[in-house]
Amino acid sequence: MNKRQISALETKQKLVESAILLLKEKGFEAINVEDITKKANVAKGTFYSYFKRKEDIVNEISRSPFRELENKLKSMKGVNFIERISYYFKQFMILVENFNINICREWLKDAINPNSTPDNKDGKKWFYDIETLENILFDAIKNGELKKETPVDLFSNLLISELYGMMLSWCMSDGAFEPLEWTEKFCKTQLDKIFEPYIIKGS
Amino acid sequence: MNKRQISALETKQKLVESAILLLKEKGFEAINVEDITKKANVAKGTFYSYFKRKEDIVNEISRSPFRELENKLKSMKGVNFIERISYYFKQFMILVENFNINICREWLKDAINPNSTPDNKDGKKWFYDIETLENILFDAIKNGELKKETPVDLFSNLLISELYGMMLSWCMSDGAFEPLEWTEKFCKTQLDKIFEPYIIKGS
Amino acid sequence: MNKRQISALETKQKLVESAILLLKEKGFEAINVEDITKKANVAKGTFYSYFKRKEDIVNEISRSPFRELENKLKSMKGVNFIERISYYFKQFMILVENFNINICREWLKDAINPNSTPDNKDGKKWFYDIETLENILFDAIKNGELKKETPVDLFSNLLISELYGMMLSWCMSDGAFEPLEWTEKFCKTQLDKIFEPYIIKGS
Amino acid sequence: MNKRQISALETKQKLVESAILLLKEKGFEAINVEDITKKANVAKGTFYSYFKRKEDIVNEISRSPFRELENKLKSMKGVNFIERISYYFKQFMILVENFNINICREWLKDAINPNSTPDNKDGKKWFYDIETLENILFDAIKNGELKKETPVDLFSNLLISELYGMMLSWCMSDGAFEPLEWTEKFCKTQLDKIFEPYIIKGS
DNA sequence: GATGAATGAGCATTCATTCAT
DNA sequence: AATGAATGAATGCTCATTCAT
Repeated sequence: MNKRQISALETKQKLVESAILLLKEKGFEAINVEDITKKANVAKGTFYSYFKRKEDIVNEISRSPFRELENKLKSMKGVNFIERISYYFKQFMILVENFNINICREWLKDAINPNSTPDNKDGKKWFYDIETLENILFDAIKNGELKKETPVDLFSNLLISELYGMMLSWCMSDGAFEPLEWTEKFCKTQLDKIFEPYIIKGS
Repeated sequence: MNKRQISALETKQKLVESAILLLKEKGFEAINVEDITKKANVAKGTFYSYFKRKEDIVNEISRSPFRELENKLKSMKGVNFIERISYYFKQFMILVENFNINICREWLKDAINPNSTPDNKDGKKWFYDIETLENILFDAIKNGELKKETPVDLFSNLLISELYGMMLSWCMSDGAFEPLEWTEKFCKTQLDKIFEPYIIKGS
Repeated sequence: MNKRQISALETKQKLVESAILLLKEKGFEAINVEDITKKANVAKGTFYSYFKRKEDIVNEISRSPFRELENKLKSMKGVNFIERISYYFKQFMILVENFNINICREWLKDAINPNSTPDNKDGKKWFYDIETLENILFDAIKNGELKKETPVDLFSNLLISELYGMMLSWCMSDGAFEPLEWTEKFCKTQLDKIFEPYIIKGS
Repeated sequence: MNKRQISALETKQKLVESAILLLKEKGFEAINVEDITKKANVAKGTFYSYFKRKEDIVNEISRSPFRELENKLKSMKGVNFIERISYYFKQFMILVENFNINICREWLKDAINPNSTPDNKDGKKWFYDIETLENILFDAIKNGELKKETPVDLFSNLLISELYGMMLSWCMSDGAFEPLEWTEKFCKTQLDKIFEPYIIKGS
């Protein structure tokens, strides 16, 4: 990477960081592109060198930390699937808590909205969240932990609904509890019960 | 009520009905005040004789049908609280399904948002939903069905989270399942388990 | 018409007049909606109470004086068609000269552009110009001045091309000659020759 | 020419060719500098090594093929001027048709516009077109084909108006006829009549 | 000569809300 | 109560052009 590419990366980083700060403070609707660029000390147009649309920066912000998590999960292929899901859920909630409630609200709004325009398909964070879970379950089937007839699709949706439901409660209560705690409790007490009929014993 | 008052009520009703139709079809963001007044065959300004802000009409729409439900529940004071809750949940979901998914999305967005403007305190539909549940539980304590130490607040929140979580799943799946069915199942299989430790046997 | 309607009409008139002044001075591309509203002493949004799009005001400006001309022509149904066309051409060019060269440039640009979007069909001034000529020719056929087999369509297009060609020359020369003069000469010396084969003698 | 100069020429050529393709497809307004450079596989900035402004490339495109035609005409000094003009008109229209209607529209728009920016004096394609015709007529006077008092200026303008009028009709009809055909007909039937009073018989 | 990151002016349009009638 | 004309803030996005490397 030459100097210019580094400097470009830095500019993008500045934009992302400014956007995170503003997003945490005010939420997506309440800020405009100029707010972001001003905070990043670049010109308005520069924003559009890095993001095609205003909303794209939220995707960037929302996705990249979770991509790391996805990678980490991939490296855990040998691990028992209940543990992997528990790990995912906990890490997910740690990220949620770190990101702060306003960004969480954006994710929820995005999830609530009807499926976006065709050229914006990769907007939905939760599509990727479901994918991550599906992968864990498929691995579990391959590894002989779960029966082949396990309804992967159904379970992925169910668990994601659980996650997002928890986020919804969090936002509704305006951050009154620790979602991480609830999540840990849920994982410990519910996860195995949910999968029970499909678990291959003695594996 | 004199003629003028009746005619005013009719105008308001026309506005509400027009708004429901449009809301079902397009959602709140996609319609404007003029759309509503045009459909209701009144002038734009007339809207502001009945609603202080555009969003107030959504509150009106969201609240009035549930008020009936609240009244009905009040008349069921003698009934077993599990049945009352079940009844509430089912009727709630019937209303949700009738209102259609777009209005449901508005309720969720409203629930997600941080407490609205100071002069709009009565906006949040779900505040009232919680209240309704709290009342049922308090009655149950009075009636000797539930122990005095029952954490009413916690349970109300929990159950409302369940309801709203179901609505969220419904919207995320873009209406792929019947929330009413799920609700009935939930009531039948879960409700008594949840309250079990606080139920006074033999009551 | 009540007071409010009159005042509304006045506002529209102010907008039109301001637009004409600016158009004459700078041309359409060089002015923006705010220029127009400022000159008319109204708010920017007021423009959109009267015109759906910025370009619509040009249509209004371009069409209304020609509508008068069309009406006048309708009242000349008994008159010999060569005279009617001559009259039309001359009046047309008088309007062109009065309007000034910059507005003329807009008409030409509009004519050059490929057929506009479907919801903008009535934009093209020259569609109406052709129609006017067609009507004159159809009348001439009805009146027995022209043979039934006269290719109305072809002639209308031809004559309009002549008119617009003249306007083009005028703009290219930056107003170096009097289009009205040329037009009169053209009408006197060419018109009858063009129609000669289709004229019913002795009519 | 050294390697560098050759490579530079090639780059320019790539830019011109890309621009022609895009212009044909979409027209000047609908494309931007980046479209051109991307198609030419060079960086955006490179464009400005060869053209001072975006519009300059249209001049380049418009002028160079006609320069060849001018040269060819110069080599025809001995030929009868009616034939030379006919030849010019036909070749002109062949180029017009080849270039396609969108580029033709640009020429017209350019011709319509008032004299461009001061530092863009050489922009107007039609200035050169008139010059070409003037040269033919001056040659004809020198050759004793036309009288000395022939109003060269007037005729040049007249004929160019004819050419551009034809182009205008073509664009207005959205390419509904063959301008070349019309031109040939015009040359055959009209040219000699137009010059008749100034032709020196027996030449 | 080539690059491509950065610039920042420029603008149409929407729409909730007000208020004089 | 009803009207509807007027308001004006608010904003995403494009793109020709520059210039440091």
